[in-house]
Amino acid sequence: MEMSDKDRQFMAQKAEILKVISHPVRLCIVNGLLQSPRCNVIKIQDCLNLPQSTVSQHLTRLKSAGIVAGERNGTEVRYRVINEDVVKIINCLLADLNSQKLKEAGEK
Amino acid sequence: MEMSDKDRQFMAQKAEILKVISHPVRLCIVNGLLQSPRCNVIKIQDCLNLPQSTVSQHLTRLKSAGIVAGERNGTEVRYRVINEDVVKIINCLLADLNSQKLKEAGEK
DNA sequence: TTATAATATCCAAATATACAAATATATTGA
DNA sequence: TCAATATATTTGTATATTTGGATATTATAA
Repeated sequence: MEMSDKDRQFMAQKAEILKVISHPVRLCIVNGLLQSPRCNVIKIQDCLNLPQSTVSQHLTRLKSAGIVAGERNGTEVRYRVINEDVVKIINCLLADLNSQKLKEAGEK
Repeated sequence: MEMSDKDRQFMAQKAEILKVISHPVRLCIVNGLLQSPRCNVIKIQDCLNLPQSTVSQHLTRLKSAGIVAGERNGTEVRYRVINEDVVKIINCLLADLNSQKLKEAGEK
């Protein structure tokens, strides 16, 4: 049984979302934004220790895929995750990591 | 707050899994294997309508990432999904598509 | 042993991606 | 208006990925 064009297109869209979050830096950005929403770019840079242009380019990629959205506040732009599929994926993929981090933070 | 090397490594591993399933053909293969387990390569080829070498190479990629495993049965090899993260991701990403397909099948 | 079927591997060409330095833009405050 | 800050875009280079034809391998059956 062949796949329909519609199904193929649906799969291609979902694959595109996966592709965009499948880069280590972008995965970190998205997870970071879910843990502490409305970060600005500088905070993200500090966290990842990467050149500004590199971070900005990854954010642009995430933005144009409809995964994050930015909101200007004066000179800074704060980002947040706006894609529900991505929220779900991060939750099941990184649940262990994040709950462990929470526990560690509580112990201090 | 900087990330630890261990966290970075963890993220890189998860990102790698995402990258491998983020190709439309590979996403179709994995979803197909979850819907009808133990397909052989020919069935997958027919379903996707692609040259044999292309399908085989995608399967190799999935295999070496630990996402699927193949079992020989005579001349044919049957594949199945062996990665739990991937099962979870497909379930939340493609739940709509698959449940709709089930409904359609029931109506015929 | 030979023919056939199913699958895997090799290869080259086309295409896409990642990176960071340099530069541009936008916003605010002096 | 000018300087400073935060962010975005451009650009060149290096690297990785995808593709499918050709070829190799593996297993079975005659």
